[in-house]
Amino acid sequence: MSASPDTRQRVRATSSKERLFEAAMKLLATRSPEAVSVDEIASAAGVSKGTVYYNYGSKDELVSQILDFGAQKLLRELTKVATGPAPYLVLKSMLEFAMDFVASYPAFVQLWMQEQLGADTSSVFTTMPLHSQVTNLIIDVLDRLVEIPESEKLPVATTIFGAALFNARMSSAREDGLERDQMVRAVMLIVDGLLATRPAATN
Amino acid sequence: MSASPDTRQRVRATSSKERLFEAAMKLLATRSPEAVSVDEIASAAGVSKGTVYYNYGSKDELVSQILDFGAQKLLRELTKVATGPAPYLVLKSMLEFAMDFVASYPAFVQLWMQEQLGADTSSVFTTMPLHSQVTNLIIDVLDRLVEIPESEKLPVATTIFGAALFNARMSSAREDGLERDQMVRAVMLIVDGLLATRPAATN
Amino acid sequence: MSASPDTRQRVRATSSKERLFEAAMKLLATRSPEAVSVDEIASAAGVSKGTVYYNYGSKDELVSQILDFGAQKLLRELTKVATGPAPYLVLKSMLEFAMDFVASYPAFVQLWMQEQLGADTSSVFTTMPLHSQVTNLIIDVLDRLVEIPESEKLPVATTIFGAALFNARMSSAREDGLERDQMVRAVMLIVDGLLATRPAATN
Amino acid sequence: MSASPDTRQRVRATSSKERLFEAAMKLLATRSPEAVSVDEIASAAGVSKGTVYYNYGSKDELVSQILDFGAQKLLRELTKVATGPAPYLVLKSMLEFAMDFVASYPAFVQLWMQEQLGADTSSVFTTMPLHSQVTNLIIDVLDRLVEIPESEKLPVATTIFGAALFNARMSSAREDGLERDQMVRAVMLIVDGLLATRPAATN
DNA sequence: AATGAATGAGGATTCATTCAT
DNA sequence: GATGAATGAATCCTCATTCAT
Repeated sequence: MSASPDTRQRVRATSSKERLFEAAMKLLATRSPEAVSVDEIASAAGVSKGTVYYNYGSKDELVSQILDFGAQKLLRELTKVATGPAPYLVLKSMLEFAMDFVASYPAFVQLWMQEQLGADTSSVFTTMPLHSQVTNLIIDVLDRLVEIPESEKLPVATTIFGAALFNARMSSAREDGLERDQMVRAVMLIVDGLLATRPAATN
Repeated sequence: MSASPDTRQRVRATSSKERLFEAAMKLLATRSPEAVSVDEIASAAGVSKGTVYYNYGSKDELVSQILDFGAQKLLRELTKVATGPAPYLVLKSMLEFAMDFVASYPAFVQLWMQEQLGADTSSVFTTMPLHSQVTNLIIDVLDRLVEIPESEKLPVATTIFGAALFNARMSSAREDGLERDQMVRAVMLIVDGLLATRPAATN
Repeated sequence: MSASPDTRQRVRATSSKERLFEAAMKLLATRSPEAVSVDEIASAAGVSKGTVYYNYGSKDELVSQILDFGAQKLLRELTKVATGPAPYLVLKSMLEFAMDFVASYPAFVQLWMQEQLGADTSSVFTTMPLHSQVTNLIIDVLDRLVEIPESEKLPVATTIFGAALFNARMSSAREDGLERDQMVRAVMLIVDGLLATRPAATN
Repeated sequence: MSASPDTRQRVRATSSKERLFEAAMKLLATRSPEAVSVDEIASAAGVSKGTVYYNYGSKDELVSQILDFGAQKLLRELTKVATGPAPYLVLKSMLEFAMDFVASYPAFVQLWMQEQLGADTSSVFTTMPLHSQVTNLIIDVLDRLVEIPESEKLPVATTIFGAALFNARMSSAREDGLERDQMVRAVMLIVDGLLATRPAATN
């Protein structure tokens, strides 16, 4: 009995589509989308240029699938972690996850930041932007830990988010990068600062 | 006594070279260099495309002059501020300056991050990279404030630097951005966290 | 039995690549490469400009393929002719071939002379330069005919080569050009001069 | 008594105009006019680009002045030499002069050949073209030496002219070039060939 | 499912030329 | 007599995209 075509399919290392996704991710890790050509992506994936169009329809579509995939994955996992019981440890876990995520999907931070800056905020926002969703998540956990004046919540959450992404991105780009746990501890100092200067949560 | 020709020179609104610099800065604030065309820069500056090449030789040169200018200015001012007497307030001033700087030179963070990622660290490094110079500055000030284990210094300084740049950049890109002082206070929480968990400096 | 697709391929008038080659050859016959634009070549070949780059990568590459093609063809044929038995007639045939060659590939002389002048002799010479290969060929044949002092061989061979190329090129450029056979006879006078003033070969 | 301004003028090494002429000559020796920029010429002459236009009005004008200057000089001198008494030696002298001329004005051959090829022969010819004037000169001298059928005169004269220019040009471009006298002797073989195969002139 | 050939719009750069000083 | 700044047309080249096979 020979292998069914179905099986053989699954055996073929990875599909063209996946290969392209990986290749694009790697290339977009250090360069802006405009600086990466479809040719380059295709040949890095070992397929022909036409295959990019066959699978993704356009360069922009490939790029935004990477962005969307990352955004969804980041949010999904972060939400999962955020439900844990001990808020301080939850925050730490969230940071750890974020660091690892950035290391695995290096293109993500780039693409996301670029998108943030280009922002035509005008668009009828269908979903809440990633940024808000993540800061909301952080705020929820912080609320379980300390009492913060409403006006400070967003800046603090944004700072935690930003420090995490920035550190992770910068260090993963250089072989002499900082250790993940060192970075996590440094960012957690923000929380330590809060704990030291604000009353504990009362709920 | 009439105005000297020297003075009249300076009066001519601004020179083509400066106009180009400003225009490029503005355009590069939200888009990568590859995504901004020379045509666009030239017409934003109100000069012909050829003038870009007359004054800067190439697009790359224009871009790197913006980067260099920013790096030097940032470092020079930060160094000046860092010499103040009260370390806690010094850090606050440094952050304030950094925030304002990013607001004035929005292209800078973009260009700098991009450059960090492209990193051909191989080059015979002539000057210490901006990143190291700034973190060294921060570490010096921190040392005057608290006692930190050697291994933690760099992660903490990097986090402060990163959080500042990231926040400043993100907020200055959106009209709904956070207030400068809110951001400064949020970042200063890192220092508060240190003060709460480490012994004070003993010098 | 119908024509194979292989055959049908070959039937399609001529491929873009070949059309470009021909067009470039024609245009380069009377103008330097710098004076012929890629646009011009493309439209003379009836293809789009992009096709030049798809097929040749750069203008320089197209030009040097023309040069290389010509050099190889010239040398190959000349070598073939040089093996004939009667040296005087061999020389005549070589000249006839050279004349016809120049008429068919008018761009060749231009490109080759230009290249000779630009000479970066520094390069690690991979093959013996065309010039030397041809003069060596001529010298071999002359040796079978007359006895020439070593020091005179190269000048004489060079003169034959040069006179042939120059005449052929000049005449093929003007409709009032000289007849091929007249030119051949004129150049052969060099050989006649040798025969009249040097002892016959003794081998 | 101080130097008069008039004198000082004459002292100034060479005028801008002459410097430009020399610089252009040198640069055009190995490259086509299209491949040499006005910038390059100006800076090789150590003057500003504007000065080219001040002195010559246009690049084309500068180039054709070089060509014209050379053509006139070559013809004038050659004519002078051609009037000598002994025809064989006259031809030799003409060749010697031509060789030296090409060595001194290396751009000339290039420019002239280019012009020959681009030839819109249609133009209402004001003066007889250089080529004809020179070959006529050669023919006159040859006539004093041997009897040549009318139809062979032009090919032979052209060959002498061509061989001379070509050899001179090629050798002056390379430091390993042939010696002038070797080249002259080689070209003179054409005359030897004539002498050996044609009756002497009878006039 | 995939590709190779071809395209044309756009982008960086060069360059002859003009002109005010 | 000479220059530096500026220009815009032309040039080389890149690249996302299309399409027949």
